[in-house]
Amino acid sequence: MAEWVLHVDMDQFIAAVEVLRRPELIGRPVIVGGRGDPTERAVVSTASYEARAFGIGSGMPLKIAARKAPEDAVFLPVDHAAYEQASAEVMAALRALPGVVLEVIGWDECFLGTATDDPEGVAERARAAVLAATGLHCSVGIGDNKVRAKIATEFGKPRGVFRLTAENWFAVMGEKPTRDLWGVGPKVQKRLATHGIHTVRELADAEESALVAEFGPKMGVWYHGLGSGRGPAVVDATPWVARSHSRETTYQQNLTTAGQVDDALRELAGAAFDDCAAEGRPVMRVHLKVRYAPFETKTFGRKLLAPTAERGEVIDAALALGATLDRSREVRLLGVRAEMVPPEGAPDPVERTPMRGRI
DNA sequence: TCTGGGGTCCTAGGACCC
DNA sequence: TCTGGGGTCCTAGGACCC
Repeated sequence: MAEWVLHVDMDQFIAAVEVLRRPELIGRPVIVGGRGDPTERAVVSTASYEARAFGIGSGMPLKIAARKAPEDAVFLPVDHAAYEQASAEVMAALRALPGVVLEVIGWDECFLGTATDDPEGVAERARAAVLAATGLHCSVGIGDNKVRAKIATEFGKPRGVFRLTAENWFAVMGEKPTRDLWGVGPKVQKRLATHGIHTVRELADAEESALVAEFGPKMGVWYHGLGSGRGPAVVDATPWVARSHSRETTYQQNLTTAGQVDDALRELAGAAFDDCAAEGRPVMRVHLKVRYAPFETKTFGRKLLAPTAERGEVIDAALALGATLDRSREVRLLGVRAEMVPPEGAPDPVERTPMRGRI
C-alpha cells in the first residue's frame, strides 16, 4: 500500500459555523469580521459564497465590504469560542478515522497521513465523517507530499476531492503563475519575475544557484523545489507548541499622547504575559509592533530579558521599547509579542524545514 | 478606499570572542 | 597602510500563512 498525504480544508469555515446556528441566514450573503460593525476599522474574516459573488473576500476592510454588499447582507462579529469548539469537533471526527495520523495546521485545516490504495475512498470517508459530526462541509486534497496535497485542495473546492502528484504536477500547475504556489506571495513573485521566472515550470527549470544567490541558502533551495512540487511528506501528530504569544489592537481613534501609548502598552504586555503564564511558560523576549498613521507598520524592537521575567519586568520592557517610539506621530495599532523559553526537547532550529509552521 | 489579529521562519549585518 | 577567518549571539526587518 502506498503512503498518502490528505489535506482537509473546511469550506468557508467561519461563515458556515455562523449559518449553522442561524438557519434563517441560509442563502444570504454573510460577512464575518471585527465586531460586526461595518463602520469600524476592521477586516473581513470570512465571507460566505453568496457574499463572495459580490466581490467580498477575506482581508478586505469592512467599510469596503459594506459598499459592495447588497441590502440583505448580514454582518456578524467574530466569535472565537464558537469556531474553536467547531474546530475541535472537526478534528475529533477526523482523528477517529481508522489508520490515519492527523496534524492540525490551523483552525479549519489539517493533514492526514495514511497508507492506502484508495486515497479517494479515504477522502470521501473523511468528508462524510466531518459532515455527520458537525453539519459542516469540507474539501480534500490528495498528494504524495504536503505541498501537493495542500495545493490540490483548491481544485477540489467546494465539497470535492482532487489528487495532485508528481505524475500530473506539471500538467496541472506548469503554466500557473508562481503566486499560486503555497509560500510564494506578491514580493517573492516579483523577485522571481526579475529573473524571468513567471510560471511554475519556469521556476522548476531555473538554475538553483541563481535562486540561492537571490533568496539565500535555505529559501533559494526551497523555492526551486517548490517549482517541481517537492516538499515534506511526513505527517506529524505531535501537538503544536506555541513559541510566542502576542496581543495587538487597532484603535478606532489613533493614540496621540505618551500617556495613552503607555496605558496601551501596559495592557497589551500584561495580556501577552498572561497568555504565556497560562501555559506555565517563562517569557524570554518582548517585541513591539507599531503602526503609525496613516499606514506605516514597524516591528519596533525587542529586548532581551532574563529567562524567567516576572509580569512587571515584561511590562517594563515593553514600556522601555515604547519610550523609543516616535512621539510626533499618531499610533493606529500597537502590538506586544512575548517570546517564550522553548520547552525541554524542542527541536533544534537548524533541523526544522524552512516552512515549518506554514507546513 | 482602506487596510485585523494571531502566528512562524529566514536573512543581513553588527558586536564580540578566540 | 592594511587590516584573517570562523563561530555565536543579538537586533532589525521582511515575507508569508490562516
